[in-house]
Amino acid sequence: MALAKNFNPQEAENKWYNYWVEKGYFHSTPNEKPAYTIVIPPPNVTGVLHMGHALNNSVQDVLIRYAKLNGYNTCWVPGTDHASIATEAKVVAMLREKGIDKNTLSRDEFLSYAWEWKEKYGGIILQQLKKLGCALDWNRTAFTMDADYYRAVIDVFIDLYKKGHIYRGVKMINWDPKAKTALSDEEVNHKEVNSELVYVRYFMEDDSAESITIATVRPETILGDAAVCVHPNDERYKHLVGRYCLVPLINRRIPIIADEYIDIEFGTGCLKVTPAHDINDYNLGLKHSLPVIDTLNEDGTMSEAAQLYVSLDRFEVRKQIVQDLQAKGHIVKIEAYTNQVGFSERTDVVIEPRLSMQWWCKMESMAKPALEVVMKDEIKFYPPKFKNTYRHWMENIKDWCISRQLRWGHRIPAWYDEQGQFVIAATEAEAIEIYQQHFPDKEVPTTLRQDEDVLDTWFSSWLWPLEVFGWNQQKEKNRELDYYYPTATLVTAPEIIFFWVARMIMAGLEYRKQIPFQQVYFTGIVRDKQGRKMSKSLGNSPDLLKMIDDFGADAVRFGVLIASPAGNDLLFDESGCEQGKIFGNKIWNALKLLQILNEKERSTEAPGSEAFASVWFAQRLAEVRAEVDQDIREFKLSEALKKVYSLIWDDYCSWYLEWIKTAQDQPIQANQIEKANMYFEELMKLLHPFMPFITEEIYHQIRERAEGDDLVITQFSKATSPDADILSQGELLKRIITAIRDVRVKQNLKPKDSITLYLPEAHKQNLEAIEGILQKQCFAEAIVYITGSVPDSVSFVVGNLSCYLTSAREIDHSKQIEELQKELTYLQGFLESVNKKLNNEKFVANAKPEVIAGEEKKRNDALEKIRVIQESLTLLSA
RNA sequence: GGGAGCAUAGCUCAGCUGGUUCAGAGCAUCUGCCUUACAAGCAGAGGGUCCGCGGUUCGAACCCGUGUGCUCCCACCA
Repeated sequence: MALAKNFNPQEAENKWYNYWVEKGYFHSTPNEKPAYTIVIPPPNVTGVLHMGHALNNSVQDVLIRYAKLNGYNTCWVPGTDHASIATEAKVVAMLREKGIDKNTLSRDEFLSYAWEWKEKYGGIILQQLKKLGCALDWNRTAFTMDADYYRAVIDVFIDLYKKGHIYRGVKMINWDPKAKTALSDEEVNHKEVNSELVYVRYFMEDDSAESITIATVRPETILGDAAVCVHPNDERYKHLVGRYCLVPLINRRIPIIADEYIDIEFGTGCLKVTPAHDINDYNLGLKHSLPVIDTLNEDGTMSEAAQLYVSLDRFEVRKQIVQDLQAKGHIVKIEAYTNQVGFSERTDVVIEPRLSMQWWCKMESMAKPALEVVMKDEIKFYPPKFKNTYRHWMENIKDWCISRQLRWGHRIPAWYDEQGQFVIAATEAEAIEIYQQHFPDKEVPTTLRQDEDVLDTWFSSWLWPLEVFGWNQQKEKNRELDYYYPTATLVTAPEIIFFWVARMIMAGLEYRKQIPFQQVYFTGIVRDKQGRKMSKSLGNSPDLLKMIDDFGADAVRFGVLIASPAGNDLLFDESGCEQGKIFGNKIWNALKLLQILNEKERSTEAPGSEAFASVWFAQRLAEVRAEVDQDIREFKLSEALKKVYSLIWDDYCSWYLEWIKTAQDQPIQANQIEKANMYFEELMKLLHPFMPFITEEIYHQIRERAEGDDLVITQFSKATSPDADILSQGELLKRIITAIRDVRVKQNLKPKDSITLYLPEAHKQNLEAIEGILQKQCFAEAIVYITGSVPDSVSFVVGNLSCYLTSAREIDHSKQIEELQKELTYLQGFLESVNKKLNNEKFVANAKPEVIAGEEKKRNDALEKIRVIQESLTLLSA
């Protein structure tokens, strides 16, 4: 059957993926083999495949498939994260389009819309991962709000509450006025913004001729001021401390206090203190017992407490209050100023520090052991530099704000009575029971009101490696957990080291007394050609599905992986995919050639000296396999891929196949062609983790396969260690061929102009093995071993071999002389430097013996080469 | 403000415990080839004060110091 001119990725990819799944090749159950487990970092259920996913999941797929080739029982668990804020935002937007206001819906109504939405659109990303070829065990697909998972989260909350880790408290939190929810510190991004620093004069209460001037970038918060603060040592203001001034526009009376927190140098050295809207001010307020005047509503508009501008948006007020202050003569000056402002990671609106009652989780006691396992390398971080980052965070860890004012998520299992007394329980019935025990004097309520808030998404994700194996349902003798946990490798982005990685470690140690994974590989950040981070907001993230359509999934994987050095950022460029596609085509063409060779008549005669090709290639294969193994262990996937690429393109196609190829009408030696097939098969195994589809296709094209003989589940043949002598003979062969081709180009000899090749007699033993191939590849009429030099020839040096060739065509002596002269100059310089070293007493005294021996060998080789070149030059100029 | 990292060919990067057969690879460039697997190819070639400066050493791309430029993380200075 004639093969198609080119490989058709689309067709093959769909075919093979469905086939693999049908055969259940990705499904794992515990058995006697060692396990190699990865749990996917669950993408948001609302997510769409982007470059970050492509990188992250390609890497995981390589690891999984490679482990499978090495005989592991591999298990890669897929799933999605309910992503409360992101998903809720999408559902709210969807409702708005339908003309429905979230606030008019009951909780249950809203949730039913959300679930409906999730069922319809959620998990698109999982389908996209199939396109990419990911060998995920779909039978295990998990979701962080599955019933069992939900229960696990609630149980953990209850457990931590009982242990005293969880408490309720009023604190300054990051408030997202758009999502109307609290955010943890990690969900706030600080950006530099151009603002105005407004200098505002506050008049003294007792003497309107006196005033004090403060500087602020948030003039709208003036209405919530509780004090003005100066440094106790600031001579300028000493006389004002203890007196009162008036808040502009509303003339509320506030004290002037002193505190060492103040930076005398900054602004005017006076700080307006607004405890409700700034964390530092809040702390100052606590210290000085100042009232908290909350002038903001939860949507970012001004509250009644502000007295003015009520229900106007904060930014609108900022503009307007400056005008009003100006009109009343309160503005001293306005300066341009750049400062850091917090933005919501999810909604990208400016965060307001806001005081509110939230649920908190104490971190310190859990952080300690979690820090230790990383510092002791029980969990290994790649690259290790992230250990530092991790340590810094863990040593300065703060309590975790775990409540969110959302509906989509795990509802906090706190139950309140009319007076706001609460108990913690999974269900209302249990809550009532506990309530009775806690408050024996109180009347038994018939109903309790459950907390309206849900838990931070990460409060569920941190259980991921445990709960995907049914931890909460069966804590003891859980066969799955015992077998798959701890997982082997976590592949994730460095930006969620605190959100997720650290917390999974804590949860694993807290609930299983075991680390959740043995190693963590942090991939780089994907950037575009200009080095900008790929992001939705910049719109510089390419459309992956379109790329898969254009290039094929194998090519996209190639493009992503070839550009991802271990631990560095990845500068993504479509040209990598182009290269991958071309590579696929190259492999396809190699297959076509193999097919032609396979259809040839087979000779059973003993192979000639071209048999060296097979012997040599076996060594190269062994060599590269070892290197690739090492690279993959160290997550140097781009290096590994480059090596396989070169092994296939250069060693197999450009050298090996050319060496074993016979002329069109000539038969091929039976063993040789069988070996060529076998090597190709081995190459497909080696490449399979990177490019699974084309390799499977080729595997089946090489020969008819029995049922179930598929590349995806095959294993590597036994590794052998390469023979260094044969490898160096192969190198020599390549170098001589290249040198002769070079001579041909420089001497204007056509590739097929016949030549006679002269090689040094002294190396005959070494050269004889490669002589047959050499002759064929160089179109040499004859190979002659000589001891001296050859008149009227072109000489060239390969390593320490002096070679000559003659041709019926005329040799351009001037060019040859020029070449030799250049070589000679270099060698003389080289020799000089070697001699300098060897004549240096200190070098001889200090250097290792093998280094000295090496230098001596260099000297002798150089001397020999110089002798040969000079001899040739004499001959030529004669 | 604190911490981490990077700087090697036009571009993206390798260069392990310091030793000129280590200054490398892939793209890109140039030259010659429609050689019957592949022009998405084949063959060959050119290209680098290894960021500047100083030091350690017999010897530095590699170690130390310093300067410059870039990146990332953390951090509440109005």
